[in-house]
Amino acid sequence: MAADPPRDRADVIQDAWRRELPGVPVESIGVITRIWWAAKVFGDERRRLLADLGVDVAVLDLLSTLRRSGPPYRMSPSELADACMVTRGAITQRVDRAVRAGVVERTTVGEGYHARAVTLTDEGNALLDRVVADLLAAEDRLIGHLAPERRDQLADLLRELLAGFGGPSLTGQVGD
Amino acid sequence: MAADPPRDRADVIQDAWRRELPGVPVESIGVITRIWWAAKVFGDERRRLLADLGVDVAVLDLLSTLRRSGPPYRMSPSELADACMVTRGAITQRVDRAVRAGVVERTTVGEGYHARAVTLTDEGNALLDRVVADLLAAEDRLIGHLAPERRDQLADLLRELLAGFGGPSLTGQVGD
DNA sequence: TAATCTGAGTTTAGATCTAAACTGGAAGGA
DNA sequence: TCCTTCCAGTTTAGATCTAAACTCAGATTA
Repeated sequence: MAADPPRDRADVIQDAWRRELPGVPVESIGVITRIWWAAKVFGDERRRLLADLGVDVAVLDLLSTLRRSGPPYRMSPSELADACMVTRGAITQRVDRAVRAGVVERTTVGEGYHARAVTLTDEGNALLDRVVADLLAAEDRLIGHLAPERRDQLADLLRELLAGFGGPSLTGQVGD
Repeated sequence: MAADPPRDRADVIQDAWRRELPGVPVESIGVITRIWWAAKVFGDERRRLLADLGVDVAVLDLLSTLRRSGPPYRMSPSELADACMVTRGAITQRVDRAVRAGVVERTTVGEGYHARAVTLTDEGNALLDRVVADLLAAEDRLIGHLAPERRDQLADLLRELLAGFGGPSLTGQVGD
């Protein structure tokens, strides 16, 4: 077995609640609080890096989602909302910004009112080519202190955790 | 060894980027994207539960931080900003709301301009007694599908992950 | 055909955050 | 003493989100 890891702030928070609210189960803090912290670190880091490159995180999320869908890099606003896990209203606003930036176009698929779609422009694709590789490399470095084996263990445990939520709410993501 | 877990959406995203950007390291997605998703699930769940109880998440974060500091449940705005990991400006606004709700008071420690502090009122303490136990119980259920041993493994890996960030930025948290 | 329903997308109001400007007392030096 | 610097806290402007209201075309039903 590995040596006991040094205690961290989450352990302190657990102890504080044990003291303030005796009898209440505090074990979830060890997982949930740490996940929040990690998410905040990743988010701050990504925002900082993209700000240096002059890119808006939310718009990059939109572009990435389109790109990952593969050619012809086109999705409806509703699909984007599901995949990005934000409301349709938020997608409307993101698309507005992205259109102003010239990285997507509002297009149609077939005929009629309900045929609206959003398509990546060549500039959008070029932006992704420029930015995503750097982003992934930076994030790889960010977790580089974890041995590959530990990283895999962590990924597997997180997959198990998420699978248990099972929600159809998890239809897509902010993810890369 | 355990059987291969079923592939999830993060695996799909990894594959999509492997296809769209060959040669770019995509392994970090397995950790980072899943942590974001989990954080979003926890955050949404907490917001929903607290909304039902008529409580503002950000203000509860403030109150919790004060409570965990132990008697006399008093901290300066700067300490709160560090502990809650938001800017001082955000703390000013949170305290404004909390004062309006009657759950904290602006007090002073000793004399002078720089002696400003924020203190939990009896109502604030009572609110925490009412709410936090329910919250922790709900969050315990939320990750209840993970066996205790797996949960400990996850907590340990997350501690290791966070320890590697090492930042003084991690002075406190949103946490419970 | 006409009225109504449905559902996607947009708009709007309001919440909350950050970053940067501002405020005002405290501390230090001439 | 007076001036300057410093620093905590507040204020403000702007960004982005959500929730709910709204819009509009297609589908359904009589």
